[in-house]
Amino acid sequence: MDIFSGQSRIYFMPELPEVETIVGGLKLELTGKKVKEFVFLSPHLKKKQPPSALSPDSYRGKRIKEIWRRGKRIIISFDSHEGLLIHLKMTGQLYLANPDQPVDKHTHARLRFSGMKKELRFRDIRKFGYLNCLKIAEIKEKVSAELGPEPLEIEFGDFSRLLKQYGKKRIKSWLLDQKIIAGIGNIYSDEMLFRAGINPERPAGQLWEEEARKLYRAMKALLRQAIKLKGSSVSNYVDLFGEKGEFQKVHRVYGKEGELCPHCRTAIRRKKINGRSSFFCPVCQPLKSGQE
DNA sequence: AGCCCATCCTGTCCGC
DNA sequence: TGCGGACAGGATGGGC
Repeated sequence: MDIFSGQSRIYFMPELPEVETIVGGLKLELTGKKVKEFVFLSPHLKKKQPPSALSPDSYRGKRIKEIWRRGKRIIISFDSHEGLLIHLKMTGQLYLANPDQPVDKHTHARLRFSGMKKELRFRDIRKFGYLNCLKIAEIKEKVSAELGPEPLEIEFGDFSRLLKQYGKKRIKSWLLDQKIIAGIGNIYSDEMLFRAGINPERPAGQLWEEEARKLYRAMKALLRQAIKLKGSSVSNYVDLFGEKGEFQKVHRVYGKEGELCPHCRTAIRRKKINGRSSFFCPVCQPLKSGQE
């Protein structure tokens, strides 16, 4: 498939459901595989390694033990102390390719495995992403220090407590803050606020109990639905980036400035909130909650 | 505490 | 047709 055909101005911007789908594919394909060769193809990834990083050479002969996701990050552990910590940011991609398929200037790493025809590649047009070679213990530490709870695991009591704790933040930036809750990006935050009928500029701590519950439910339902749609729409994980297939089914406001709200037919508005564009319906998501 | 702005980077789009 | 500038955004870090 051609994921770069430019039908949409929005590239990939993987958030929790996309990363979950990618990880699902990686698990199926790569668990137990032994590294034959691991090389950086451009200086970019090397520059992004922290001082404690391991050399890519030290992965040779090591077997992949586990692959999982935490927030938007992908973690790969090996049968020794090595690990890989990957963040795709906006335009990063992981995909399998035949080694004879040419690499372009945006492909920054390749990973070959014994007895496996295809190789894993890391590609990233805007170079915001990273693939760090670190001890798995260090990755686990880093990730738990930097990320809040998983939105699909958090219970309402904790969700509610966090709303109060960071209550002065506007709810949109509250949702985007990975230290508060991990894995939600600009698209899904707008979509869940729309579903919950909450204006993105409302202070987090000022949501009424009923609104907090609505948001909590919308968050879980939307993320689960997105994961399910992605999981069912792809047979091969190479397909899983971008805006193809079922993804649009969960897209109601994001990127739809000027289009009509599916509930009330008012024009969807776009506004910068904390430097991020936010899309919302001014009628279904009023700035005043209607209870004051 | 939380907002604002700049930074990183490249491709795309708009106006002249 | 071509060029320059604005824009997009996840995360971080400095200033207020």
